[in-house]
Amino acid sequence: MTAGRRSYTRASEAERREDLILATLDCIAEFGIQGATVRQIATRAGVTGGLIRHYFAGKDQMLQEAYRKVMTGMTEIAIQAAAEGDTARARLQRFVVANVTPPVTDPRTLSLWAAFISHIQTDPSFAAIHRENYLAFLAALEGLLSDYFQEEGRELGQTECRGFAISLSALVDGLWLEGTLAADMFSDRALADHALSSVEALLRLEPGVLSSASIAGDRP
Amino acid sequence: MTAGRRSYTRASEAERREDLILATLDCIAEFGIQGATVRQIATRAGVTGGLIRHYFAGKDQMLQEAYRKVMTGMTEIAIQAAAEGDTARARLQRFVVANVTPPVTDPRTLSLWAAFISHIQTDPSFAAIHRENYLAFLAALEGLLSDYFQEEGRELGQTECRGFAISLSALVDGLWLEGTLAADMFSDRALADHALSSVEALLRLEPGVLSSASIAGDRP
DNA sequence: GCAGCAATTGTTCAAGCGTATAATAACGGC
DNA sequence: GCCGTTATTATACGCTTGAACAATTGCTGC
Repeated sequence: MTAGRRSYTRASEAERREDLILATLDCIAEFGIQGATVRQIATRAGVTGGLIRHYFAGKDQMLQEAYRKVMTGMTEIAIQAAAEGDTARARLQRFVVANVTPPVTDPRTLSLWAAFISHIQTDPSFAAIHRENYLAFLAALEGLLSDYFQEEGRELGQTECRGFAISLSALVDGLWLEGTLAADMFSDRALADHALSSVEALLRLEPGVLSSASIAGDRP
Repeated sequence: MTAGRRSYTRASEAERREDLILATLDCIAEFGIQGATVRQIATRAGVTGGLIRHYFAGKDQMLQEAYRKVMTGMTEIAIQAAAEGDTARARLQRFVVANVTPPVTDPRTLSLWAAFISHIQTDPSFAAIHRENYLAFLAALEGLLSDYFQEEGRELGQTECRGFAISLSALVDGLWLEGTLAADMFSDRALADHALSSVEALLRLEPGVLSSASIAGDRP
């Protein structure tokens, strides 16, 4: 006797792909990339394994799209946070803080990031996605820096600006990484303050220019 | 007919464990952590798969020991480079440079590092190894900083010293990461110079104190 | 030189992997 | 309200995995 085939509802292509990618990220975050198997992902998404091959060329392609989603997600949160600032100084400050504050500093996000990083050296597709995102991050930072220095009346060369962006990017990445890995060692606030005063130093600004609570409406 | 059993030589326990760990690292670096299977590792080490279970409780324990080896290796290279400096300033400078220069900035090392990082959130044993190493790195940096500031006649509080160590660690980690991932974007020399001038800024030193070629015998 | 022990091998096993394919349920057009 | 299309399920296949275990080899002490 056959148990019969279970009923299902059709979803739009966009929804289904989104669901599958989200399920992929859930599995990676929970079990590591080893545990992100076609069957686990399908179960999490509430479908059967075969469906994945209907929407993606294979498991690898799905992983790549998942990676892209994680990275653009992080960058966009910071860019959006920056956009809410009124002055160039506030925008730069908010950008830095957003990068070392939840929801960017999130163990789950870190798990996902790390899992994908380990593929970059092996798989050129992942390398391309990384590069793409790193350059976008640098470009965003360069824009913010350029605006800020202009606001302050200092004109900065493009080379100088990029140099600062690289340094700031490295610092922020490092603080994000260790701050998230060792969340018990740093409070959110302490990490943000630390980031801001370090950025001040890197840019050779006077202490307190970014880190004091002087930016209206920014710190409760 | 049976082909017979291949001949072998017995190795000391230390040698065999070392060989197996090195083979593990080879496999991870080459094929990613997915490719580091018991069989691959055994083949690489020139033994058969079953032997692994004779020296390690299982594959996971072997991976943990491999992780420990990679991390202590990196830290020790930097500490050793620092020790060769004559003054506290030279030691600090050498430490920073060593962390963003081969053999520390090595795609293979990065692969290994990333592969293990992605296990930290999943497996507490890996988290412990990470913590252990991060604290050791911070301690080394604090010692160098403390000595340097004393040499300069500036006395620094322990809190301040740790704060600087955290910032420098983040910066160096970030530069190491992106500099290795995007090796085509930065020359070794440019990365080291960038690191040094960033460290000067972070410590609010005068430009050139660390980065100029003034430290005898240090730069060819 | 041989006895005993430990290291190493070869083989097997169940589980789980990604992929392929045929059957079927759901939906849109008419 | 039926019909063609196709999204989805179910099942199967071929392979690889980590682990287990008995058989056998090499070494060491005597």
